[in-house]
Amino acid sequence: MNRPDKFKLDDSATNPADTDRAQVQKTQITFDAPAEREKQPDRISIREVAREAGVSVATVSMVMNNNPRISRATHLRVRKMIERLGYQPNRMAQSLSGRYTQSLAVMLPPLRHAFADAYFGEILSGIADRAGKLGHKLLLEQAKPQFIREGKHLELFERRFVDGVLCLGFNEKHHFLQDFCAKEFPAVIVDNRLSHTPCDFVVCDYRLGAQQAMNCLLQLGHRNIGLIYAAPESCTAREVADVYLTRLQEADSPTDATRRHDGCFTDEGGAAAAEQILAAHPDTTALFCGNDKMALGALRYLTSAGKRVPQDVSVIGCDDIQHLAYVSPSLTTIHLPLYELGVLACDKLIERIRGKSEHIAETLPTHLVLRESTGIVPTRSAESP
Amino acid sequence: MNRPDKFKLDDSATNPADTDRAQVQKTQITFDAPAEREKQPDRISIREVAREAGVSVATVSMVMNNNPRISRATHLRVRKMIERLGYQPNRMAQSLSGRYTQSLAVMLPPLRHAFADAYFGEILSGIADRAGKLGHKLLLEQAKPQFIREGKHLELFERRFVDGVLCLGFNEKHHFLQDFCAKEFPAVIVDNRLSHTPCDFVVCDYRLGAQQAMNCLLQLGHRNIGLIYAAPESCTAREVADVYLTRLQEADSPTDATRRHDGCFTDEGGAAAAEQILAAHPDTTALFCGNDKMALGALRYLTSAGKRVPQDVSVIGCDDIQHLAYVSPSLTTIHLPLYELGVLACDKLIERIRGKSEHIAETLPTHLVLRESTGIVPTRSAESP
DNA sequence: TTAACATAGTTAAACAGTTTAACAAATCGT
DNA sequence: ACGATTTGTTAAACTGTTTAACTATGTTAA
Repeated sequence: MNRPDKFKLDDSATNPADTDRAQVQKTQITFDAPAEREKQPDRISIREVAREAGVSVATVSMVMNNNPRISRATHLRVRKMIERLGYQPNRMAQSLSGRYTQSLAVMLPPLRHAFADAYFGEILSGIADRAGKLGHKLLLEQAKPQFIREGKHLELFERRFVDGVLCLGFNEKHHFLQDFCAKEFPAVIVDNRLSHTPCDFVVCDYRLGAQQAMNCLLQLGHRNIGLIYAAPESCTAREVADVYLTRLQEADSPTDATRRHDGCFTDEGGAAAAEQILAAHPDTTALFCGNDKMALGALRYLTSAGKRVPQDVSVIGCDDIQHLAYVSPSLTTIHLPLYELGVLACDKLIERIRGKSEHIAETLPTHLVLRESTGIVPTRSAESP
Repeated sequence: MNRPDKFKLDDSATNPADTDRAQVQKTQITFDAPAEREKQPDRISIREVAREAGVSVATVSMVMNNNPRISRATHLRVRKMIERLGYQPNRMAQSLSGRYTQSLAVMLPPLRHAFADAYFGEILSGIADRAGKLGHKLLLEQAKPQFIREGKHLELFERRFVDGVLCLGFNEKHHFLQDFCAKEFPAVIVDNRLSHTPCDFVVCDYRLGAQQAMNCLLQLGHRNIGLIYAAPESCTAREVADVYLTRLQEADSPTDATRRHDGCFTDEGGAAAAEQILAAHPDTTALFCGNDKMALGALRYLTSAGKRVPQDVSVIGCDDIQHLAYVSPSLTTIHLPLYELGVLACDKLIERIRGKSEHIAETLPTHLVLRESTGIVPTRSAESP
């Protein structure tokens, strides 16, 4: 059948006027272009194979699935025919019949450049590799406000698009995450954790990462350390801030609130935050940044403000984005195992889908990558030019 | 049914030993954990709706699809029941029964950081927005060698995973593109064109872009212009090189082969290429780079080599990657309408899927974005310090 | 010898929709 | 008042695969 705008109808169905117009169109088309069902003779189904091999469709199905109920002889005979006809099972039919769709959704936040982000990209690489290896397809979704408002994130399960979803770049503020939890749909939050909901998650050890960063700076003699954070509502950001404050207190160092600033995870935000912190506290000798992009921004601001890195101010980032190893000065940073996190998230999600019921809560360790943007604290004499 | 490693079997079926071991496992599991089919009472189907509304399933289906054969009264009554029961059609059943899956695949090249690339990200944004609006889901695939070797790109169609595929970042060298063409599977090559195969494509007007870049440089007085290109086998790269050479010849300017160099689309490649060109031709006053990443690399090399940009050497890029507006000096570049290209590719692909048969060959115009990395050619006196 | 048991395969009923031929009822023209 | 047309609805036949239940055939064990 020729039904050219059927799915368009579905989309605009909320608007009655639209619907009516479309209905008229459809009627006309039905009259103008009479049904011309083109049989695709090339697409062969399990029935063809069964007929040609002289067995029942059930037997062919069992051969496809290596069911031991089928004798070696029959198995081979049917396999040969499958080969010859080039038969490949229709995945839609398999999914309809079976319990699983063998696909997962990846949800990204509604940022303008979510698909071009090195952080997401690295996690996604891990997910894609693993999912591919385990025979799962990947659906890409962006959690735009309208998408959530219309409940499309739940539709993903309710209409059986996917078996599970991986959520990247979300935090407590994103209430839709709880919907998955409430309906017991398999979902894993990647690189964050929700404090009041028992959602499944895999996360980098941000507490450890912050310790490593602070260790590094304190050992180099820094005491006046600024913090450029982002998404303060998220658990991981709170942990970083917590470690930052604790370590400063232990070192009898200043912890004024004006020494920390939100950098919104962006380059420009990082630059602006650095400016604010340096303006309020010219004695700052080191900046600890919540991600590499903000660190890059800070670096840019410092350079443009005539401060030398690391001679005047040290900068340490977090993420270990590939190409920041090559900027000048190259960035000291906390390496997050993002690829591995993606792999792990995928593994755990699939386990959960297959029926494992334990709560997923995995943490992966970070490590320090020492490069050029950090150095020993400037001596007091050199401090006032 | 509990069939935990069924799909694992599928994967490893090529290895007989593996298969045997798995068969044993499967048998054991079947015995150990007897079938425990949990009925999901919440999931309601079209049949429930029909029963509750006192009509046939056909009527409900027709209501869902706004078929005008159904009277206003029945339509409303059934809609109400659909609403009340929260019925949502199972997409797998729809796809099996209908002609379309309402999903598209996006194929990316097998680069390590394909998912984190600003160029792909921008196109992908356009695709995702458009596909979402038209009710299509997006499958993400990476064209790894093994993937192609196993024919998984054709499986995408043959097993009815998707209705069409969008190919990003490929060129003539990627022979699998022709497979789509040969089998008449709907596929659109995005931002490139194949010279000897009538594959569908949408592309930026690289010839125009190159004209704009060369105009800019020539008007600023530059005559000794280097070219950093990439993927010389691709049509678009050849067009750029062609325009570059033609314009230089018209201006009686040097066109030595050593004034152009492959930068592999990467930051580091761009830096290395710049170094090569400057070494061979210290008189070079401008570099035209095939993309922004290579331009950034060139910028970095020039700065590190003590050349000032744009006072000593001008640099012009191509792509107009967002955050390069903020580097210092900010990058003059050719803006490619990548988002719009994604939208267009999606539109055209869906038209093709719905039966339109004209060859797809669309070109979108580019424009110059003048920023700080280009300037007037240095005077001869200043040329030799 | 017969009941009990594997083995290897078949049948038919799911899965959840869409499509269409057929039919009944209402409207219309003569 | 009767046949023709229009309108609304339905039953049945698809889509392609899986699987529970069943059958036929040969082996053993009592």
